[in-house]
Amino acid sequence: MSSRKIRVRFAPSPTGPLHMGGVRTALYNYLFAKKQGGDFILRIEDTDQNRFVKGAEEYIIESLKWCGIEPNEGIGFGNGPHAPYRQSERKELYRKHVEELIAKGKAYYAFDSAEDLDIIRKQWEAEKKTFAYDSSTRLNMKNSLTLDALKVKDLISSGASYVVRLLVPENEEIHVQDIIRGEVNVNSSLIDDKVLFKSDGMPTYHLANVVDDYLMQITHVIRGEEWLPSAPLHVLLYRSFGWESVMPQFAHLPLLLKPEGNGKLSKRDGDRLGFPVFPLEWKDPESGEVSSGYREKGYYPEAFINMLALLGWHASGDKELFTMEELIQDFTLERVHKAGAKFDPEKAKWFNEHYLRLKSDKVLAAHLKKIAADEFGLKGDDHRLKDEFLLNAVRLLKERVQFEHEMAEKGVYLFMAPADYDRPLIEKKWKPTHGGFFQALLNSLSGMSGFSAAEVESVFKETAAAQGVKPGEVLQLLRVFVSGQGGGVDLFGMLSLLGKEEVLERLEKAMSTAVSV
RNA sequence: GGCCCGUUCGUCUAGGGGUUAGGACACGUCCCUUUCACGGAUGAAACGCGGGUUCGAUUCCCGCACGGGCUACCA
Repeated sequence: MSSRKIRVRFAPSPTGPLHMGGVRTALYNYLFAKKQGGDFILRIEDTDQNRFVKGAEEYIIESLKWCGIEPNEGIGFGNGPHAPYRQSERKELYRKHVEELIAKGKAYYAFDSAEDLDIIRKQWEAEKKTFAYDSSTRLNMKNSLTLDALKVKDLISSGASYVVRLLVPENEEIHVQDIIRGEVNVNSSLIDDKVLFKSDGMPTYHLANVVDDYLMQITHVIRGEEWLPSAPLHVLLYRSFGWESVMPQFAHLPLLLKPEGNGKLSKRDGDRLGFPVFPLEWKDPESGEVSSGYREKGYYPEAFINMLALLGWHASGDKELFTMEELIQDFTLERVHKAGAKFDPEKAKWFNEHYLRLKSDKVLAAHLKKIAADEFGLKGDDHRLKDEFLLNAVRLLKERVQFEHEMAEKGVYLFMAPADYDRPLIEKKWKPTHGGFFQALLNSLSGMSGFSAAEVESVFKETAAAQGVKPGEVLQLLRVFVSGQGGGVDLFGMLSLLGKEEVLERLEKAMSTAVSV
């Protein structure tokens, strides 16, 4: 075997927005391929026309782009040698292959209608048995095994609706070698005669998946654990086609679980859990319902990716912060954990905080400028939209936010005078004797020529000393008078940024409205 | 129900026959800071249960329990 070039695929079906579990599967495929210098392809598995959702395909492509997980072949990323990459456009291929299987006696036509099967299932259920279309029942059904050849030909040419089923051999041990889980053994008698080809002329996932992986020379199938139960069936299919020697290796990833409660994370979880499950915001074309996305919530793609990478995988050391390049370097399937992972929204925030700190003040200032314009309505040549002001504001705020938009929430008072004050705090701290101090402070501040943080601080202290007031007594009052709040950015840095005029104005206003001297 | 997979602090995980069972997030305390945050230090916090195997099991094996997945002409 194998001097074959590594080729992996991410094969979502466009039934809605891709959720974070899907993104992680794409990521692991991508990391694995890049590490080995292989190819990563995007294939759209749209064989179920009933579940097609408009915009889903575009959503998948945009999500991968935002995350920096770029396929080198496939829909949306330039076609490669195996186009088309949309299964609905490969119909004839599957028909051809399924006919080959029938000719080899590995598959057969079945004419039982969905309604017939439904009735049988219900009957069995009533007897507390589970019906399976398999070696024990197939000879009682309406198919090319029980009908004579002429009749079959007749039915087909008369346009009767039919499906094609795999003729699963009886009592054969099937071994699936999984990179993450080791060997999984299943007896073929437990597998039913799965439908390979539907009556609407489309293949099922099982057929399309195997045919395409073979045709596209996929070497490794890396997918979610929900596929593990059907992996033996896929092995059987490779065997039936005679492709076992080039069968891809399997790696079934642990599932992403809901943070609280049980079950795998699903698209339906939407925002119910208080955090996004989708990379990008999604508006359902039918209901108009909007689900939030990591991007719109202010997460950086690098934080999102880093967080996702560590959900089910861990490097050999204690390192937790990885760039995409570093992930590619360190990633191995062998180090993927076996158990499902609940993810912690708090840790996701921490990752974002980390990446925010890494941004330059300049980049952050540009975003803050936009926020100031959009949210505070500043415009034109307002000095607060100037680089110098913005850069200083960023320096004051950077260490205390996890998201860029928090700079607006935590820094309002840098841009706007307080509309009101933390009254309870003032009542607690204020003593009538402080009136003299603040009058004196007003005086000495207005006499200043420079207004640096250090200068303001020493003037503040000198004034306090001269008035016989302990700085600590009036410090927080000063803060509330200027910002309205009892906590926040570095006080003297804030005063310096605001500038003399603004500070005096705010102080005077506070003295006349917030306290009775 | 049947089949398959899994189980280390609250969460993500490292580890693996003999360890003080390690790290990160979150949480507590302290230091720094005349605020808050950052930073630093520190603390509490885990091998599901029962049998084996073994001088010794959290680690290997078997049961059980629990959790999850699959069980469609869905992927």
